Amino acid sequence: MSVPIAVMTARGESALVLKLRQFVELSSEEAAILGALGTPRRRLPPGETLVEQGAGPVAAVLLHDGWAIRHRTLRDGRRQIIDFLLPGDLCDPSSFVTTRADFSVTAISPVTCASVEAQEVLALLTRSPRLGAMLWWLESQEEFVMRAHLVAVGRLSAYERVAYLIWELWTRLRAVHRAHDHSFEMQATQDMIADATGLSQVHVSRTLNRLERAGVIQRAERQYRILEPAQLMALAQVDEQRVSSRLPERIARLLENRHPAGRAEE
Amino acid sequence: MSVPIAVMTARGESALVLKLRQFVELSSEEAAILGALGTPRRRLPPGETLVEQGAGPVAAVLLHDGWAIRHRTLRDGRRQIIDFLLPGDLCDPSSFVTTRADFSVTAISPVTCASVEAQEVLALLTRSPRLGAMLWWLESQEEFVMRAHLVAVGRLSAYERVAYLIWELWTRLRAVHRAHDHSFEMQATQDMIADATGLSQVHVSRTLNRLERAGVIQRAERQYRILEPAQLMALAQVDEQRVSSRLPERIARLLENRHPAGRAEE
DNA sequence: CGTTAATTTGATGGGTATCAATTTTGGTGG
DNA sequence: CCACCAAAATTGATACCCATCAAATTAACG
Repeated sequence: MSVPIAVMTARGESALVLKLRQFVELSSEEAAILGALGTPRRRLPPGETLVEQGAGPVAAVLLHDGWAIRHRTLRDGRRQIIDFLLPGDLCDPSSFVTTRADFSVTAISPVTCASVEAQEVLALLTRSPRLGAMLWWLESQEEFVMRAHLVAVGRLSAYERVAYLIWELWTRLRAVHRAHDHSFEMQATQDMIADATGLSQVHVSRTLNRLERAGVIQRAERQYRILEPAQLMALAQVDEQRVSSRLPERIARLLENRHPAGRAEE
Repeated sequence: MSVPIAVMTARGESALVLKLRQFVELSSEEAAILGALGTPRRRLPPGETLVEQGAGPVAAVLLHDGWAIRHRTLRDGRRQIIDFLLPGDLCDPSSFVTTRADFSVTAISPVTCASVEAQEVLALLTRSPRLGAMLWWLESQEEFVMRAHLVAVGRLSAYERVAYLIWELWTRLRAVHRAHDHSFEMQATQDMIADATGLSQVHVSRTLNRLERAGVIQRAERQYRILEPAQLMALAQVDEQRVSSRLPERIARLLENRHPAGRAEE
């Protein structure tokens, strides 16, 4: 099985594959299968809706490149951004058990993305438990991020929350080679940062300026540069532990044994 | 295959089975397998830790009866409750891809619970895709709840947030027959409600009193009674849609076809 | 180079936190 | 069953973080 040309972006390897490699070794066959996931690709401009709150049934969204937000809007217009979707993110891999979305997904930069339908996910699951485990890992990463986000919104001060968000985005972008030199291109407006952190746009502006005056970060155009990673991490209240979230060897071995399928009866 | 005696609680059917039945029909064989999940059971008093933040590797926790909280504590003592675990909840079914927990789980009432180890989950997955889908559904429900929680903490006022939490607990308890007559037994102290909603305990007290004076709820001992469900829902900003989250027929049929296992090669 | 979106800055008010008692509740043992 | 004690909830006073309103300034984009 050869690797489809379309898998490669201008930047190199598929972001999904990059993301998964921090978790587990991929055989070239596995990389090929995962690289072929989410074709055909669509290119969409910022502002375009990928998933509409209330619509259904929904497919998972695989983001190859660009940024999107997953958000929910209340009747009176208040909005909460659930999370940012970055290259390599598979949004809601368990969408196949859902009848309608309780959130929207909107591109906030030009994106390359694709829908991953239920049968594609199920085919992967039955084909190889190891690939199935990778989808579960993607989902559990999504949850990990959401939990951290919830802690930030619920218990951190404005200053800490904004620091947290910058740290999170920076960390995730590095994993898919979208950050260089302690800096990355911020695609979110202050309005979006506000809706993600539960603050007002005005206060986000003040807070970013405060972080800059304190010498923690530096901004120019849309480039954010992290001057003091240690300080940022301390503010964000993160303990470095995500990096160590590799597939446990114990489990990897369990998954090797029963390669294509399991036993029928006990 | 006969149904193990231990599956039945004093209250009737296993809470997990009750919870799943709102989503999909269960054959008696499936109910038996799921009922046998999470044995042996342990009984633990309130305050006991089921999962320790930072420890690993971790097994999923199946709560048969009682309440627990999933929470994270910062170095300076601030705490955020991620969610409440109620009877029938399987906390972190994807724990088998994780090396260490980023949260703790603590009983807040006398509980009956069990650990579900990685191989148990994997065995279920390979045995029947349909049972696997149910685990995914449990996980996606967990995410659904967390998203709603995040929206509440990020964008609702204190008054609305507390209303939201009461509504959520009430709704989930009804699903597993732990609520009667528009009322339920609240196991969370105001301190916990505060840590779940991102408020202070003092303000939670004031807010509950305000809800009571407004005639929305009524409290006596630990019983919370919902006097105005419509008003509570409106405050909580929920659109009734979760009930409709049944396994789509389309998917159910896909899952029937490939019963015990899938094909090896395409 | 114009036009709109995004950001910055200032002034003011309000929703919650915090501090500090006091009262009530619930569990426990006599 | 009641007395006792610790935990939980209530109440009041004060302070402050952040929202809101309103303009002005800067950046982005065709």
